[in-house]
Amino acid sequence: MEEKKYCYAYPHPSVTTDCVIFGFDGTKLNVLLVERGVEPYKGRWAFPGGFMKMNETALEGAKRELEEETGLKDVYIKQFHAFTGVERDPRERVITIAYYALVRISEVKGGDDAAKAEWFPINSVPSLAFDHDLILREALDALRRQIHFEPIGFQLLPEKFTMTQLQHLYEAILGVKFDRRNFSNKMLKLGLLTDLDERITLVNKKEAFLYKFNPENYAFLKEKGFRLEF
Amino acid sequence: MEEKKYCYAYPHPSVTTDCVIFGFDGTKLNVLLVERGVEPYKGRWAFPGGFMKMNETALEGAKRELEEETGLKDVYIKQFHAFTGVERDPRERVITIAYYALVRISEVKGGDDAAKAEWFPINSVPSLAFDHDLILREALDALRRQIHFEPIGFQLLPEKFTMTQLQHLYEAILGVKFDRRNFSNKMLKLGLLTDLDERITLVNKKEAFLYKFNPENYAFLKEKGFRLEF
DNA sequence: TCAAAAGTGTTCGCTATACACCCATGG
DNA sequence: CCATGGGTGTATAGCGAACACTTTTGA
Repeated sequence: MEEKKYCYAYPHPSVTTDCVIFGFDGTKLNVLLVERGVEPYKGRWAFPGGFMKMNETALEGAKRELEEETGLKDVYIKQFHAFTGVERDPRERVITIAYYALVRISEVKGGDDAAKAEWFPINSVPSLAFDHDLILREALDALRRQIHFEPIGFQLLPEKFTMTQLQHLYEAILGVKFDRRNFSNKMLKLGLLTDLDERITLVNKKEAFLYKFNPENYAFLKEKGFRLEF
Repeated sequence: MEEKKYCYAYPHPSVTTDCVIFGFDGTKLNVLLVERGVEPYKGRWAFPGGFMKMNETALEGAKRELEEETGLKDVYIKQFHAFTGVERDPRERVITIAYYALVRISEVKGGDDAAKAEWFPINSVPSLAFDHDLILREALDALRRQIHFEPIGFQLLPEKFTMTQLQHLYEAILGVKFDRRNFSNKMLKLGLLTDLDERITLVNKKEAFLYKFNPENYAFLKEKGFRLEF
C-alpha cells in the first residue's frame, strides 16, 4: 500500500495535461497517439499526457509532455479546453487541461517513453481511451476556429513550401476544397508570404515556386487588426 | 487546527471555478464583481467563484456560483480558459477554470451571499484580487472572438429590443462604431431577426421598431455554416 | 432655436468567385 | 497519346462602406 502523505481538509481532484499533437503529411491532417501500457484502457490509444506538477503551470506541463514525446521544443501550443467530467477516469476524480500543438512530422523524433507512438489521420482514429474521442473533436473545432484569427497553418509545413502544399493543408484542416487560382491570389494578396524566387522540382519533374511564411508582415498585419477569410 | 482527512500519494491542487458575468446597461458592457470579505485580498473586488465539488463538473460548479450570485438559471455560459499560475493564490496551489456568462442586468436579483456585489463598466474596473485582471482581459478576448461565430449578443438584451440597442451592444463589445444604416441593413439581411411590427416609444418620444432574435433561423443558418462579419 | 436621435436608399469600388487553356512529364 | 499537375488572367455579381435629409422632442 502506497503511503498517502499529502492531506487536505477537503477532497482535491487530480489535474493532468493532455496534448493533441497535429501533424500534416502533405495530404492529410494527423494526430500523434500513444498506446496505453497499463490499466485502465490498457492497449487503447490515447493522447500523450500526464500529471501537472505542483511547481509548474499547466502550459509548462504540456510542453514537457510534448518534448518527452517528440523531442521538440518551441512549437506552437495552445490550451483549448479543460475536461472535468466526474467519471472520466475510473480510478479517481481527474480533470485534464487539454492543449493542441502543431508540429512538423519530419522533425519528430521517437519519444523517450517506451510507449508505442503512432500518427493517425484524423479520419482514421480508432476509439480512444477515457474521453479522448471528445477531446479530439474539441481540439479540431478549436483549431478550425483559431485558424481564422492566426495563420497557424505554417507551423505544420516545412520552412519552404509550395502554394499547393499550403492549399492542401488548409483543405485538410477545414475540410473544404478551394480553386487553385483563387487560393493563390488571396494568399499572395494577404502579404503573409515571401516569394523565395526559387523552384523545387517535384516528383513528376514539374517545377513549383517556393514560399515561406513572413512573420514580420504577420506582426504588422496583426497590429492593425485583420482576419483570415476562408 | 482543522482536520485534514483527504490524503493522496501525490500533492493535488485545489480547483475552483470563476465566473465573469457580463451585462449590458444600454450603453456600456458591465461585469458583476463581489467584494472579498476575507483574506487574502480582503476588501478587493473579484469575480464570483468557488471550489468545484467532487460530484459536479466545472460547468455545474460555475452555474451554481452564477445562480447563487444572480438568481439566474439557464443563461449563456461558456468556459474560456483555465488559469494555472503557480503563485496565483498565496495560500496553496489553486487552479481556476474560468467561465463567462451573459445575463440581462434587469433580471439579476441580489445574491444569496452577504457579500457586496456591484456592476462595473468594463472600462472602469478597479484593480482586482488574485489574477482576476488577467482573467477579465482573457474573458473579453474570448467574448469578442466568439461573437464572430455565434450571435451571443442577444443574450444580453431584453427579449424585445430596438436596432439601435443592438447596435450599441455590438459597439460596446467590439469597441468600434458602425454606420446606422449599414448595421441595420446587414443585420436584417442576415435573417436572425424577427420584425415584431411593433413600436416602442422611447424616452424622447421617438418611435422605434422592435425586433426579437429568431432562434429557428439561427439554427438553420448554423446548420449550413455561416459567419457573422463585423 | 438648437441638439439629439430615428427613419429611410443609393452609389461606388472592391473582392469573392467562377472559369479555360497551355505546357511538361510519366506512364 | 493520355492523364496529371502546375502556371497564368478575366469577367461578373454581390457585398461593404460611405453618405444626407427630414422629423420630432426636450432642453
